[in-house]
Amino acid sequence: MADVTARATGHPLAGRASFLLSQLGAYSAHEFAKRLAPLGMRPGHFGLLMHLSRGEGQSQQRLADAMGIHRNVMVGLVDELEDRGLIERRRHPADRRAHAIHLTGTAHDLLGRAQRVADEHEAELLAGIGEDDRTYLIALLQHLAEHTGLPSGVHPGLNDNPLSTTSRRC
Amino acid sequence: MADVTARATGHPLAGRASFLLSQLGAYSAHEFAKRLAPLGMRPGHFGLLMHLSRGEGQSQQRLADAMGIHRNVMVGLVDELEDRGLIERRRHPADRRAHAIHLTGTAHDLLGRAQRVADEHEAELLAGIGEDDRTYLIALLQHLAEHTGLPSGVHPGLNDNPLSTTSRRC
DNA sequence: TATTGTTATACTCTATAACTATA
DNA sequence: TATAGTTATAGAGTATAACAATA
Repeated sequence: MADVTARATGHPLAGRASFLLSQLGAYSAHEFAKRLAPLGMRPGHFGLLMHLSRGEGQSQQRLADAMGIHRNVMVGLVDELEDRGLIERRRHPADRRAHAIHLTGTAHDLLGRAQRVADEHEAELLAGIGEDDRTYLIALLQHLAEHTGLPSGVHPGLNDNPLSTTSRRC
Repeated sequence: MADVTARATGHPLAGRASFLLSQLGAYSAHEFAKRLAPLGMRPGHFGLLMHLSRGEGQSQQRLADAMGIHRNVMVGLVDELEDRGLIERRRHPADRRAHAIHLTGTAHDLLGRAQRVADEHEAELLAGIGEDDRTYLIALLQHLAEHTGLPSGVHPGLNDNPLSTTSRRC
């Protein structure tokens, strides 16, 4: 990566950072969902397990806030992970309305595998540029995210469900 | 933007390019859709008008291929823009099955306004970093997009419809 | 009165199939 | 036989409202 001179690519859209970010972001999300699918997980599951690994015993409402989703959606996420025996709903010690969500041993194993998948995805996405450029790119993106006011670790929308029965035509 | 040293931000996800791209990409797409809404347009409309401005008279199938969407979806897009008097379906000179899509005068005006909206969006998104970093970021993103095999100017998914009746709660 | 978890409902978007008229 | 445009249908995702239990 040294050619920073403005090249006249065909499409006018392809020269805008806003479009490129949106395009690459959609690709990244979709690709990650595909890689996660063999583990029986969707990005939301991964996000929830990651959040839990940084602090178990949180209420569903707190987790929903941390992930930027509605508590109604969190119910489904927790249901699915609980059905698979990856998390447990326990009594909240301080609030009898709330549940305290905890990880099981199985979840720690699966999270490890999922993180390796995420590492592979990251590596494949950045395969085209060198080490220095990767570091600089990440710094730039972090800077943009902070300046735009995007909460750290919160991902809007984009489920891109590759697990469903019908949309398995990719 | 000079601090490229790895900083230990709170979230482990926030240090991955794949996550940051996806997060910023979703934000960019959503924000652009919001800015386009007052003009009565969705990103798909803008994309179609942009493609047409680079070559009128194309068939719907060709336009669909160029935009990376299915021809069934293109029908709806063309319907909506035709109802608003922005494009016309004419007889295709070479193929009586196909339509030749043309822009109207009104479309040129509106496209100008939409492009100004896109410029504002681009500027706001990049407001946090300097001129040199912007150029370098765009070059990096273009390089990633090319290396990943993403077709230039094609945007998957992400409609994020802010025009619909119900989802006007943002 | 406000909040947590839950369920139900409606709506949007997308994918697929099928049909017609042409090629 | 294959393709362009069209229409209809089914599925997934999401937003909203409403409810019971508890704060």
